[in-house]
Order: sequence, then C-alpha cells, then structure tokens
Amino acid sequence: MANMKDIAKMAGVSVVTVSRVVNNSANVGDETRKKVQKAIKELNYKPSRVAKRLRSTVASGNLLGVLIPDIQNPFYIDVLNGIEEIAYKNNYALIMCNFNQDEEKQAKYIDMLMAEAVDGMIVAPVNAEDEKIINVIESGLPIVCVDRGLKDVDVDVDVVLVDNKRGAFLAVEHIIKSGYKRIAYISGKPAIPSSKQREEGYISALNKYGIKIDKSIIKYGDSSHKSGVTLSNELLNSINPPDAIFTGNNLITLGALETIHKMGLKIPEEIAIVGFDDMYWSNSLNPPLTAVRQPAHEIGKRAIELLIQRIEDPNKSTVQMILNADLIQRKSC
Amino acid sequence: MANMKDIAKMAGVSVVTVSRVVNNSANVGDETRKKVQKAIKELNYKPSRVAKRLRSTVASGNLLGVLIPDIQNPFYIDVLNGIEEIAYKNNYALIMCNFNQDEEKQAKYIDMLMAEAVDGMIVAPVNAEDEKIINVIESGLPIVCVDRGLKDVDVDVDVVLVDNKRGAFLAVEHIIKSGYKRIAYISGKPAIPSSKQREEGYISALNKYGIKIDKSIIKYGDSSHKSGVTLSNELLNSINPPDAIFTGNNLITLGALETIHKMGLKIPEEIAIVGFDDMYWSNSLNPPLTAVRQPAHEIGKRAIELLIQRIEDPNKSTVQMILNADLIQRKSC
DNA sequence: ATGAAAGCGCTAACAT
DNA sequence: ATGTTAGCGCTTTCAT
Repeated sequence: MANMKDIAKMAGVSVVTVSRVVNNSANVGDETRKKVQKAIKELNYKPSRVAKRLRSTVASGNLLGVLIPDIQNPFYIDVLNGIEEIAYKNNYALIMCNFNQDEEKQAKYIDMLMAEAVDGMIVAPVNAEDEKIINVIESGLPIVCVDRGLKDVDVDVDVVLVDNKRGAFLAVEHIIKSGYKRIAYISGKPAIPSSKQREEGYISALNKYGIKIDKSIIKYGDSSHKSGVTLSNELLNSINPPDAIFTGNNLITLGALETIHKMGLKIPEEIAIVGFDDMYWSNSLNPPLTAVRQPAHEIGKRAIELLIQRIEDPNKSTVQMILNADLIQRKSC
Repeated sequence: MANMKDIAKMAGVSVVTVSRVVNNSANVGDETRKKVQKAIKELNYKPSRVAKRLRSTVASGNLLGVLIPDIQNPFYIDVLNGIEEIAYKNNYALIMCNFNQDEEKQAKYIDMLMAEAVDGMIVAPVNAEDEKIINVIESGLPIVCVDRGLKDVDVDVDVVLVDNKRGAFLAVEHIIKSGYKRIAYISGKPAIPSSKQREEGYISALNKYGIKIDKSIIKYGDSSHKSGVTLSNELLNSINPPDAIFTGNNLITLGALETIHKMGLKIPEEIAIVGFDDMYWSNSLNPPLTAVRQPAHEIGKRAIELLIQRIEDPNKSTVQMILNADLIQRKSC
C-alpha cells in the first residue's frame, strides 16, 4: 500500500504538502494540489487511519466505541443501527462491544477502547453508579449515555433517554381503559433504572384509576427472554391470575407470548398483553402486539450526533435529551 | 495515560525491556520482570494498541472487520454474536460495518478497514463476483466469507456456509408430506447465491414427489420484510392461491406472517408456512413457526476461528466449511 | 539478559 | 506556499 512518502516522491513535493492536500488545508498552490491529487489517484493512496490516530493531538482518529448491553435485544439493534447510519456518514469507524449485561466484560471492553484511542464512546451503562465509566468521563473522553443514565449528579455527561415512566403509564392506562382489572407487571432487572421507572409508571396509572397495588403480581426478572417465559408462567398458573400483563421489555414480551401460546390462552380475551418496546415485526405476531414504542433508531442517531458535537467542541455544555415513547395500539389489548 | 517510557523510567530499565515483559518474550531476568510488572500495575499501564498496530510487521494489532449485509436481520445478528464471543476471548476488537446490501457502501467500508490496518475481515459478500473483495483477498489480507461464497474458482478463500439446498429440500418435503399440494416459494434477491440454492432445494423436493413446478407461484423479492408482505399478498390474492408458502429468509417470513394475519387466514389450516431461518422467539409466534434452522451462532464462531487461524498461519490451506441446516417442526405446518 | 538506534505513517510547530 | 525537524508509542534489528 502506497504511503505519503510515495505520493510525495511521485508529485515531487514534501510529505507535509501531501498531508495538507489530504486534509484540505489552506495554503496549497493550485498546481501543487493538482499534482498531488493526481498522484493520489494514480497510486490509489488511502491515508492510514492508524498513523493519523497515533499522531494527532486533537481527536481526529475517526474511531468510536459502542458498548451494548445485549446484542440479541432488538431495541439495541435499532439503536446501533441509528448510530451506524450517522457514523458512516461522518466517516467514523465503530468498534462494537457487546457486554451481555456483564459489568466485568464492560470494564474490559472499556480498557480496550481506551487502548484503541477511540475519540469517544456511546454507552448503556450496566449500572447507574458505574465507577469505570465515571472515571472515563472524568478523564475527559467524550461519552454519551443511552437508555440509562448515571446517578452521580456531579458527573457531567450527555444522555439520551426515553420517558420511561410516561411510556409505562400510557400502556397501563390503556389496559385499564380497556376494562382489565388485574394487571400484572413483569419487570426487567430492578437495578436498571429504566425498569424502576417503568414500574413507577405502572404504579402511578393504577393509582390514578384507584386500582390497589398487588405486589404479588409484580414480578422481577433479569430482562431476558427466559425470565419472560418463567415469570409469566408463575403469574398465569397462580391461584388468582391476572387478566392482563404489562411486560417490561421486548425480550420479556416475547417470552410471555411463548407461555401464553403454550397454555393456549386467547389474547386479548383471556389475557391481554402490552409490551414495552416495539419491533418492526410486531404485526407479524398474532394478534399484532400493542406496545410502547421507543424511538430506538432516533435514540441512536441523537446519541452519536451529540457525541460528534462533543468531540468537536469538548467545552459545549452537556445535555439530557428525553425522547417520547408512545403507545402503538394493535390487537393484543 | 502512562506509556512505555513511563514504565521504563519507573522500573529503571529501557523501553525494550518493558516491551519484552508486556509481550511475554523470553530473555528477561526474573528480577527485571518483576520490577517492570510492578511499575505496570502501579501506573495502570495499558499498551497502546494503535502504536502496536502501526509498528508491527506481523499481524498483531488485534483488530478485525466484520461486514454485515443487514444488521436488522436476526440471522446476521446471531452470526455477529458468535463472532463477538470468540473475538472477545481472543482480545480482538471488532469494527462493525453494516452495508445494507449496498455494494458501494460495502466497498467504502472495505477501504476504511484497510486504512484501519485490520488483521483480517469476515464478509458476507453482496455478490459472488465482488471484485473489491477478490482484490483484498489477492492482496493477502486474511478473509473469511460467511453465508455467501465467491464464484471465482481461482480465489482461495475460507468459507463457512450452510447447505441451503438441503435445508430447503427438507422444508418443502415436510410441506408436501403434510399434504399440501400447491406450494409457493418467496425468494430473496436472486443474485444472492443462497436464494438460488434454496430455490433449487424447493424444486428438487417438488420434483421428487412429482409435483409440477408452477413458475407463477415462485416470487422473487429483495430479501426484505417488505417484499415478504407484498409478495405473499400477491400470492394469496391471486385467482389460484397456494395452500402453503416456503419463505426464503426470516425477514420474508415475518412479512408473510403480517399479510396472513391481516387477511385473517388460519395457519396451518388455510395456509401453511415454513420459513428459512429460525429465531429464538419462533415459539412466540402464533402458531409457533416451523422453520429451517441455520446454526447462525456457530457459523459466526467457526468463521472467526478460521480467520484467527489464517492470521496466525497465512499459509494454511483454505477450507470450505458446510454446516447443516435442519428443520424444526412446530405448528405452522 | 539488556539496551541503543531506527522507523512504522502521519501531523504539529516552526521555519523560510 | 512549501519544507524541515521532531515525535506520537511502540517493535525490530543489531549490538553488547
């Protein structure tokens, strides 16, 4: 592969001039620029992003890290998709790190990203008090949090979130207005802020409509498909089963549906279900799923836009961007 | 961040010695090694992967590129997941490139990966004669193809595939044995080899059981969810509709299900469906989907294992690994 | 067993 | 408008 020296030689200029042409600096003569461009084309020269990254003082390495809690979760795929779209447009490469909700794996990936000298990272932190991430932020590396924020109020960080409480409220209110009386909630990992917020929305809806909270039909899992299967099973096989279930994320929803179908229960007649998180194939479910839609793709886009802005101007003040989640009514409730 | 020089100074040795310790080279005194290790711990030193990548002659940069045709497709997610699992274990970072079945985007991503000096790439080529990829292979960069091979017999490349023809045959045979007479096939992009191979399996099953091929119920789309919706609609609203559909990939399956549910058709009584590609939530569909399962996760794992082997020994002979796809019988046929 | 010197491909700072 | 020098953090080669 040709390098700057080759181009310089061919064009009869110094490497600095080549660098200037490559980076569109001013102060290059028209003639010179043309000669260099010709050589670049001729030798099919592509500047080494590695050398640039090593040398540059300002972030310009065009490399970003993305830390994802669970790549099997369609929500994060959509977020990732949004991130990738903008990254590509801006010539950023993306190192993808899937840490499976595992704090240790997350920490190791963060070390790796630092060693790769990324210009910034997008993270959905395992927990709201993650020291590792807080350290990185304090070190000055641009970071944007998605889906989950950080608790420490002293930490200044850009965050892109969804109004989980309101989304959950909307869902449960709809369930109530549809005439259901005994509404269960299957929560994700309680340690994840969004799980708690969704529970708050669930509770505030019940409160508003004067339905007594029954803790026995609030089930806590680990945000997985499997916990959706198991917990819905416990719920539906109990002495006093619910007539509707609000599920805390899409994996749980899918798990609950599996149980419901296995039991041969009719949706929404025998059991209604509303899920948090929509999928592009919610209409392929039978009946089509009523769900709270997070604008996942937009979350991703906003996050990387904020990140790029911060990279370009590290002093810009941080923002907390809260997007709306809305209810998509279909047939499952 | 501490660098080698800092460690060297602190340990009272030269940077070379530090490098030797970091890379577990022989010829380092026990005492020296300990001093260096202590300094490394104390300063929390992490070697720069960037500098290493720039300097190293042998591939040791521990960076890989993954080129994915469509990140919204659950099959590729599973493949990616398998890749990531092994990459992480081997301390490889992964640059994720989603090219949306777009040849130009794929080409640009390949340029980017070259500029990042990756040690190798895993690719599912847009088309079987992709010049760009063939060039890269000929340049000597380790590459493994997944899901789709390359046509040019002169090109020596590791490939991990599934026996698409046999998988499709199994599916269609099962449909026939279940008593269906008029079996449609909704194909993905005909240019993609796997689409053709699946069609071959479909045809050979029909042939074996003496069912005449009716070209009017073989529909060609672009492997997308949308084409699944549209083409199944055409099929089911025709004068002589099929009583069963074999769908060419999971996105098409999902699209077809959407149409079927919208039309209120009963599965499998009024229309049977068997899909190519299984999902972990196939049981959440109603009825649970009968599908051909590709070992997607294993495809990913095998691919990166081959890639790492090739990176470590560029002269090893190439292999073509063909995995089995098997039929998972559930309730949709 | 250890180190000095050179250099990977590029950019920053300072000339001219 | 262009070039010279130095050096990012590491590994390689050759010495000792």
